[in-house]
Amino acid sequence: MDRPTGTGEDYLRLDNQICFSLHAATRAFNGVYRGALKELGLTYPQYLVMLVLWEHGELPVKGIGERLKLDSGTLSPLLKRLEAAGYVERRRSPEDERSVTVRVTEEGAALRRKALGVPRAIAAATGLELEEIQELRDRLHALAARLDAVDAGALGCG
Amino acid sequence: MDRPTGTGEDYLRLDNQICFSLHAATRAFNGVYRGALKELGLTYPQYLVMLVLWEHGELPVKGIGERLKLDSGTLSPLLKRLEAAGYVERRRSPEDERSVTVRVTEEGAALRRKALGVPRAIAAATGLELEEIQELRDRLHALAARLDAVDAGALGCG
DNA sequence: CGCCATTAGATTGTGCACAACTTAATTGAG
DNA sequence: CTCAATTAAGTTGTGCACAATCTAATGGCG
Repeated sequence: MDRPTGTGEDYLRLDNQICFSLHAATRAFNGVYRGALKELGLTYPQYLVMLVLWEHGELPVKGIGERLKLDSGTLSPLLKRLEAAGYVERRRSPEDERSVTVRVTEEGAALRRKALGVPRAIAAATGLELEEIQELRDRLHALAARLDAVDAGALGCG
Repeated sequence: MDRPTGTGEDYLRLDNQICFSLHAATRAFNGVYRGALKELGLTYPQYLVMLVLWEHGELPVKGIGERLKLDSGTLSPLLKRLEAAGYVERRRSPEDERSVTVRVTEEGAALRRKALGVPRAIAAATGLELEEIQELRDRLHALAARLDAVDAGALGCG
């Protein structure tokens, strides 16, 4: 192999690790959630949507998208599946016919009670103390914010 | 709203944050990589596959899957696309006709040289020092390992 | 040798992420 | 008021992740 130069090879190795670790951690989380959410009949992204809806009661599609950073191309079919499952209702807003309001149904509210046990199981699965989880969360949040800014703003230098 | 009990509500909020932060950070990374890899004609998962192939020269599909924790359902079509792009070759192993060996082509090797600049750009985009990146990577690695173990082993207590 | 369990890949089907485009409603400038 | 720009959802197409299933090759055992 070429001798590491400090300009390419070792950076490449390092980057490999951080991005792959993130990728792997996300998929590992997905796997654990998949098991925990199976009996609720939710996928992990559906669970995220239900979390914001449980918190806010009802939101326009756009509002859900802003909170989860997802666009209509992802949300429209996902919400249809949640509606088909009976957990949410969608209806055009009377004030603005362009907007669709998503509301938790009674069945969706009942699901919330069943979901209350999930987070504790997940937290236990991580094997981390609350403080560690919080710290990691804060770092990831800051990292995502930074990356989003760079992505949108086309790379400010340093 | 129900008063937080310490058993459900606040855990739920916390878990929301950690899992969502991870989710959001991964997608933010994907977005930045998407931009950086566009001129190479690679997606981010394709880039990961090329990284392990650049490192090992040639590997069976199974070997790639072990390193990236991906199964044939994901890798088969992805490798076909990489082959169609001319970056890899696939051929049945003569010793074991069940196995398919994936090898980097000359064009794939040339791509590597073009890819050398990518990691530095990504590292810069994170706005983190190398030490911070390493620490975060280690934590995520440990977290993923823990979650994978729990997932496979169906939840040991504690 | 003949047969079955195992193994490696490929295939199929579902769901998510995202880009690009379409449709319909709303807003705003002239 | 009229028409162009904007906005909110939805639709389409590509690619990844993963479960389930299938095919073909291998290996082990009687």
